[in-house]
Amino acid sequence: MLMHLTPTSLPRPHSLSELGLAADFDPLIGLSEFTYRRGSEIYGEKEPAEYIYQVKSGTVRSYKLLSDGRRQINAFHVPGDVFGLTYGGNHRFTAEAVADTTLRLTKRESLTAAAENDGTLTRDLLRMTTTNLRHAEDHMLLLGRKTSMERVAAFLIEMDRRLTAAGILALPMPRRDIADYLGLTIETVSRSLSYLRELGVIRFIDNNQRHIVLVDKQQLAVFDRQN
Amino acid sequence: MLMHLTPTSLPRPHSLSELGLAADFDPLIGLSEFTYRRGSEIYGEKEPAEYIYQVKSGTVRSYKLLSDGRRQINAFHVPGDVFGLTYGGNHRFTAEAVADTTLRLTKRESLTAAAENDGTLTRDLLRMTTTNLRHAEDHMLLLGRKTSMERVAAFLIEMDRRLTAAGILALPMPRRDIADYLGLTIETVSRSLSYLRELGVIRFIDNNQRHIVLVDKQQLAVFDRQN
DNA sequence: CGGGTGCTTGAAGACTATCAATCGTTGTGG
DNA sequence: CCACAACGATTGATAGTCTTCAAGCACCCG
Repeated sequence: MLMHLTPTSLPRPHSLSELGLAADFDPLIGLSEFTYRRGSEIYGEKEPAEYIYQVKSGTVRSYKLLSDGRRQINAFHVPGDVFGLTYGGNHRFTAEAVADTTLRLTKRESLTAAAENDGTLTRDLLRMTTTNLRHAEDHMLLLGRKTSMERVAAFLIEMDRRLTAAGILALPMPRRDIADYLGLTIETVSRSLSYLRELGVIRFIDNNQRHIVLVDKQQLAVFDRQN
Repeated sequence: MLMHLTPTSLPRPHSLSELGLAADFDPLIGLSEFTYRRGSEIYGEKEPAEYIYQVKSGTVRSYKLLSDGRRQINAFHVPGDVFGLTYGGNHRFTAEAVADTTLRLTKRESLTAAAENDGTLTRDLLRMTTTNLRHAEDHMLLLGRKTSMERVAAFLIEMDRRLTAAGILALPMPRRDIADYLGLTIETVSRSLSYLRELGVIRFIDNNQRHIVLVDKQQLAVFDRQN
């Protein structure tokens, strides 16, 4: 069986062709790179979608805002991930660079136009959209029914799966982003992490406790026995 | 611009062809109807996906369970809606009839096989998947960041949009389903509805207060000013 | 070296959940 | 036909989880 290469769970970095976009299609796409500073906006919600993106390095957050500032981050995009796909013409989220980030850009129009005549490409889009849908479905369960401990454990497991090297997990995003991804506050996230540390399930490696975490996956999974 | 016909927001009933499945494709599909009793299972999570479905009459709930019984309903399917699509081979949810429900079934295999040679069909699948994704994205914001009042108001607005006739909203699902859709308990749902009634925003029409609600959309929207 | 930023920790509060009782409707059986 | 059990919804009282408010700490950078 073919391995599923997906926008949200790739070892990285990958080329577009490895993502399922036909290699011989590359020439049709105007590929260019662009670097975004930490905190800068890549696109805004409701803006016309001009490009689709692949993360070359760095991390991106994608979110929706309520009028009073409440924020829900629906996804983090790490190297290898493709994001910015929308079937309609407008973006449904705001995307920002969590850290300094380099992206590969592709004109959306050239892609959708090409998809008109290329069933394989359309199927690739379908597969990537399906992958996003799966992630959203799992995240609904987390947001609707899991406790704060389960959410944080699930987050660590997800991030470990997606961006760990050698058992060491370097979280690129601040607590606020984690909180807004999990539907919690930064204090609750912090307390959950502290508790996991007290239990010896995780460890902070560096003096600056912010970014580096060591995980004991076995025990961690106990806190979020996946359904 | 073409109106978007979507699995989750159709006036009903619709034929498959009206849903974007090419009319001339119908002959390829083994169309058959089946009726499910209230409460019976249509398919289970992780089961191989053999069919896709369109609701002819009735209502379907689609959900995930945690091992201890916590449930997250991700969607209700009402007449006209297509559901059961999965890009992979297995279902990712359990689907049950909320009320007595009649469905049109289509062999999934005949559909995906046909999609191999039919770009239009693949694009239709892409569009339907995208519609599901949009709904999931909006629901993540609701589950992650909205208050109980906002959730209930949003639910009433959604249901009003999708299945109201003449300003009267006949909710086909019990409180427990509403609660599990909104990430709340039945008591909180009930209290929120009572509060909206005290405020004169909604009304219960029949003596049996369970199913019929009258909505003042204007005021209701105030309780869930969409972002 | 001092201010800024992000994280942690503590205390108090609020919103929602839990536990429990009651009500109204439905359906069944004597 | 009526009584009563069963079920879903509502309402009340209490509890608990997570949030809010606040203070303190560590690191970074100018």
